[in-house]
Amino acid sequence: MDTYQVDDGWEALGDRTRRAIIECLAERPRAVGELAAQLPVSRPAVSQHLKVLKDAGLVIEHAAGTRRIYRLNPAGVGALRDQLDTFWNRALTAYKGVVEQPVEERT
Amino acid sequence: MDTYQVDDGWEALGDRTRRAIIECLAERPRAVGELAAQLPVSRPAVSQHLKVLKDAGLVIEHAAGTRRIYRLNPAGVGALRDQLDTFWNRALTAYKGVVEQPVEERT
DNA sequence: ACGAACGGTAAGCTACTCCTTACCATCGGC
DNA sequence: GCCGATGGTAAGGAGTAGCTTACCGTTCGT
Repeated sequence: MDTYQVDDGWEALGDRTRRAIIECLAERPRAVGELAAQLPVSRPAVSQHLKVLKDAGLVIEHAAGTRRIYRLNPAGVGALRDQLDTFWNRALTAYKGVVEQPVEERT
Repeated sequence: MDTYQVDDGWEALGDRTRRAIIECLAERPRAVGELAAQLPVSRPAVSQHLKVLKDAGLVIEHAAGTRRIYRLNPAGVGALRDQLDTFWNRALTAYKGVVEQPVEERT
């Protein structure tokens, strides 16, 4: 159940519309049409994005009558979180070694 | 010191080559040529990717002789981590709610 | 001061991503 | 059995992202 390609997860989140979908689903599970109603793209576009997100393991869908309810998949999101956590910790470690000079954060 | 567009961060990580760069930099800071030597793309390509990563606030560079050393920027990576954390927590919460209550409630 | 190392930028091409419209399949209510 | 609602899929096109080669500026060593 972890077997998702984490890479796919990152690529899935690389798209702005898909991130918007993720944010919507973070609030609560929703049907496809409901998502499309709140996004600036057509319903088929949402369908396509949902397919990508599902393949990446970031969302789960289940049928409910004629509708399909999508919601976030904690496992998938958690996998990305863990990987980012690793980068973050290593960055902090490396940062410590160089702290002696006042880094100009931006530009 | 933050004020990075988090969206830019996600889009930056959406590319496979850039993620490879991030992974390299997570190990230790490196120069441009050094990165290019370990990647399947040319040095100019690496330069372009580094520019994107820098604009997104994910890496910091400083000159060292004729070389430019790049390293991860904990602040930028941390910002993404926080946002992903939020999604993750909400996903867990929503998951709980669904398990306890039938989903028919809200559409 | 000259040459070599290092790296950023310009220009151009290929390929892919994302969107739209049109169509079809499925489910539920009457 | 029909009809409306819902949503997945196909086909096609516009825009852009990423790579390469070529070129130029800067810095260090001698």
